[in-house]
Amino acid sequence: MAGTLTSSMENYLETIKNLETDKGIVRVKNVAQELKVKMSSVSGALETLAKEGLINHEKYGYIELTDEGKKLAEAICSRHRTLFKFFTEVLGVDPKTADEDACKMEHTVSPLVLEKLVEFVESFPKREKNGRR
Amino acid sequence: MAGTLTSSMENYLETIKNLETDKGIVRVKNVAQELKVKMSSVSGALETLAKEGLINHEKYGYIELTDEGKKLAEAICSRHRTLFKFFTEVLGVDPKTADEDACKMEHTVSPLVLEKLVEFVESFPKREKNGRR
DNA sequence: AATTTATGTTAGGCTTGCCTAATAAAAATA
DNA sequence: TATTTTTATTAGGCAAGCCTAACATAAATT
Repeated sequence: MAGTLTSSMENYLETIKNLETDKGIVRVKNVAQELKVKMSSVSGALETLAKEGLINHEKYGYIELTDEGKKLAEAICSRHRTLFKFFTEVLGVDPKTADEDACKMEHTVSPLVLEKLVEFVESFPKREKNGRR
Repeated sequence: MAGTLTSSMENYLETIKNLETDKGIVRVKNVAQELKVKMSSVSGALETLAKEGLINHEKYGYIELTDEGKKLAEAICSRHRTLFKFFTEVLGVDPKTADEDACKMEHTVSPLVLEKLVEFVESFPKREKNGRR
């Protein structure tokens, strides 16, 4: 049911997933704080995500991911983690910058590049971690 | 004079630069074809770029980059090349996909990640190129 | 030179995604 | 319970960036 999501909608979905993991319960206010947008913007986005069948949300109620929403959110988070890992472990970038860059690129990286990146990161000797210079 | 450009404007600037290199002369039609947008969209974009002092463009005339426009365009192209090189030479991705991904990520990659990526690509053994498996 | 064709611009419309302000509902507190 | 505070929604506005359609200019052809 979900057509292709915009970067913005992917961000909302990802944020909802992370909040669900962290706090159990997700409210409009939390999403707004996390994404640094106003609550009214969140309300609008939730409508879109609900229409796409990715979340359940009753007026004034909590926000929950549907099964499809969870799957999609997990895919986005996975892209994020891969990029983050590459930036930190391979390139040696600081976590903050790595997170910021991952946050932006996670929406555009192609499946193929992502796949190759996963392979590459997995096989890369983790110098910092295992003590070899 | 140039505030921060949107991804869209960066794409226009980059395209103008590439056309200038390839064909010498740049016209609205060429930019439109290259970016797969309508000429009217190009006209609008040129107005923005001209206001930012990045191009010179008289009505119905050719399009030329200013010195500042050239510098900015070169920076964007450089980001593109670095990403492309990484995707093809390090990850072994096909040129088409590499170019597409570079096209999207060139607008969001941070200076720090870019710098590290340059170092990394430079030092990476070019197996395909030098004949080592 | 007059006409046709190609190229470019302008006007106006649509979508996305943000905002503020006003309103509504829910939760907390007196 | 009545009132205040917090949270959420709705309405309406704005900018970016695309589009189509109508118009204008330039270039090519007859």
